[in-house]
Amino acid sequence: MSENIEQKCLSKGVKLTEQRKIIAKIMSGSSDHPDVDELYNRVSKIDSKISIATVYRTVKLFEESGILAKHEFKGSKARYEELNEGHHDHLIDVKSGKIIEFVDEEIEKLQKKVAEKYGYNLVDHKLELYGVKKKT
Amino acid sequence: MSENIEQKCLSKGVKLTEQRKIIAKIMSGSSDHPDVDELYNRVSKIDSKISIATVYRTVKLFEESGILAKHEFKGSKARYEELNEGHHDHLIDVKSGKIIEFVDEEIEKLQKKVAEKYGYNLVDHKLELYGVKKKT
DNA sequence: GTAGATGCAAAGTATTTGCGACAAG
DNA sequence: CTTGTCGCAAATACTTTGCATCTAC
Repeated sequence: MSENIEQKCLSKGVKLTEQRKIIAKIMSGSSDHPDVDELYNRVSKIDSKISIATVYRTVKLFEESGILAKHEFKGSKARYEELNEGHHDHLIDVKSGKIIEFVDEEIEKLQKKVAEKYGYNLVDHKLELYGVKKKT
Repeated sequence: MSENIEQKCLSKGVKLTEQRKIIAKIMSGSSDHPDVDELYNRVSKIDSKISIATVYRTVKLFEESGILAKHEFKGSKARYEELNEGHHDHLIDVKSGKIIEFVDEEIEKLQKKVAEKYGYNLVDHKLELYGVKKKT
């Protein structure tokens, strides 16, 4: 079982404020990669005094601490998700915006190989597939 | 030999103004994926009266016409490149911002396979590798 | 107690748009 | 001619920041 966000904050020395706890809880309970506005909406329902500036500051802090991942999918605002051990990539339904997470070890290996081929060590990568649902 | 941007405009019914010709020429001569500001700088040297609004309007129009590709690499502004037949992906040097274009048929095939696996037809995809140069 | 966090509103970026003048087809 | 484009400046969208106050540790 992996650490939750609050535990990660503690182990990384990130001060745990009331606002951060709320944001952490919302993100842990969201599997739909919300953008900042949406996150702010959800957070406001729990504490309406929280400001959007705090939400921006917090997602940035969490991202820099390796707690959240930021995604900038084609033509939309930045969206966030909780980061856990298992790395995965995204398949985006272009009609509905729905996101499917997937892992493909073979692609991962090939990416590394490509980087090596050009004399680079792969430090990060981004793979997004955009698709339309097949009629069955 | 593939069509140049001006020819593409004609065949797509895009009106060829003086400004668009200049922007087309600059993009054709740029292999470094400039952002709008940089493109505006280069364009201004040829015609200093051209406005940045026109540059924005033109890259958007060209993108929608399939003449240019827009890239939003991690944490930087949108950058553009001329679109030609050969599809390719990008390896970004995180230190210098330099971009290396590459093609890997095997990865392409696997991407399609992944989409199929989830019941989707792949309509687009984005693969970006971020690397640091290896010391030799 | 103190360093760091928050809320607010103001400032920054990047990009888009309304409008009257102008140019391409 | 007429429709679409241009330049300009104002508007928008998203994100960051200065500052006084407050809070976690």
